[in-house]
Amino acid sequence: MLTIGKLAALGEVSVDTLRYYEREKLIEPAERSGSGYRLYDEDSARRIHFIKQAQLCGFTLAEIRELLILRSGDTACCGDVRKRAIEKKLQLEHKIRAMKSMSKALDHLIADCANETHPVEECTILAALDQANVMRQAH
Amino acid sequence: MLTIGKLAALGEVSVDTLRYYEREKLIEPAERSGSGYRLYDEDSARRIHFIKQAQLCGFTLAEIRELLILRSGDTACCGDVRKRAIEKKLQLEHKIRAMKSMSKALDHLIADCANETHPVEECTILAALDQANVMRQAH
DNA sequence: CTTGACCCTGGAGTATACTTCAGGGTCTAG
DNA sequence: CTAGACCCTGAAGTATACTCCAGGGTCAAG
Repeated sequence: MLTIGKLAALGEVSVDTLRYYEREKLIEPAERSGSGYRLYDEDSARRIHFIKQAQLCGFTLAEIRELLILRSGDTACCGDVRKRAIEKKLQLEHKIRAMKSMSKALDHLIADCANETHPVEECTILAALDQANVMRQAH
Repeated sequence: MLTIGKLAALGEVSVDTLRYYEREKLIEPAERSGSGYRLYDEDSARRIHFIKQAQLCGFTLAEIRELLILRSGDTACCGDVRKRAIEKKLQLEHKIRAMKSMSKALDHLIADCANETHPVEECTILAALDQANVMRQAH
């Protein structure tokens, strides 16, 4: 059995994070010691690893909570998980497209502004933000 | 002179947003009516347009506040603005790379999971999140 | 038996960009 | 002159994922 500090070290998260995850119903200690200390087993360590991996895939904690419920339930099938993964991928791609068009808009602004020593009144970047529709080719 | 409602309609933002921007020192009414109503001129409309364009480029309100100060100050030169634009582009590209690797990680998970009707115990997505390091090829 | 590391709880703070609310004045058309 | 649309302020709520704090108990080493 691991105390919260040991588990935190093992999972490379802070003890505050673990207590936060508990409030958020993502993990739970296997039991409590006589003095009220949280005691975890290795399953908790796996759970934390799972959470971190899912975060790296862009899932929010709320979504991860659902995945964890699916994982421990027996009514769900793999298709449910797959559906969530595909949906998340679509979300990610949407965000990536939006950010790419932001990046492209900045490219144009930066390229148009050749002379760095112009006073701000002549700054083409500011002028463009002022007058134009930066996202003309994006949305 | 425009009341806050007119300006909001013109700028396609809510009146609450305008009052929020005022608290955040992004806009200010040109004057107040006798009864305390905010009264704006067309410069305010241009300012709101500027804010929206900059947001579309990925700038935060705090950064936009700085751009607005640069714009109205006379000590800054175009290079200052350009520097911020380039920095923002780098930030965007960093985020895009991170999200692309998330997306790629999800691709692998989704591809590995062919059979949708497997029970969750056999779900390769969950197994992968559990055991593997999803970002092995990313970071 | 004391000291320092560790644990507990409940609550507040952080950043971002707003939205919503309560309670109350103002303006304009009919 | 009244109804309805509009305006005001200050404060609190929303979502996300934590972090930090105060005040206090527990545990192991020396």
